[in-house]
Amino acid sequence: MDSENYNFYDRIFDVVRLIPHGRVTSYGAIASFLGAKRSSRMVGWAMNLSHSVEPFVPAHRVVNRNGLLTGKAHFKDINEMQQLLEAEGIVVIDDQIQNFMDVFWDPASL
DNA sequence: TGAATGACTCGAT
DNA sequence: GATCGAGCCATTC
Repeated sequence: MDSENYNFYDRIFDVVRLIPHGRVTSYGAIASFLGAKRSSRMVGWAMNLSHSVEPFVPAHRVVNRNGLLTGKAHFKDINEMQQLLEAEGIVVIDDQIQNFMDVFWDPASL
């Protein structure tokens, strides 16, 4: 548990918080932005910890590169993730984000 | 200590 | 074009 690892998760949370309202991004995009595109799974692991992290981390804005709500099952309510996305103007049908390319936000785009 | 798992991604068939 | 398998990194049992 080196402090470097802590920074890695902290950066993930920071990037997720930087996601604009009504936008979403992918695990790979975050991992790639942090220089560890191969560690996309670690991003998902970090999201699992995000429930205990403050300030609140909009993990619902993080989906796989396919625009599929793969992480909804980890939310308190599986419908909560979709509901939060729809509340931001994102259309979600059958756990699939519609117009994913349109709402996709790349952290490197800053 | 070794092996298995996971909110993923890419490449090959 | 769709489906299957292997790879990667960190955490957990």
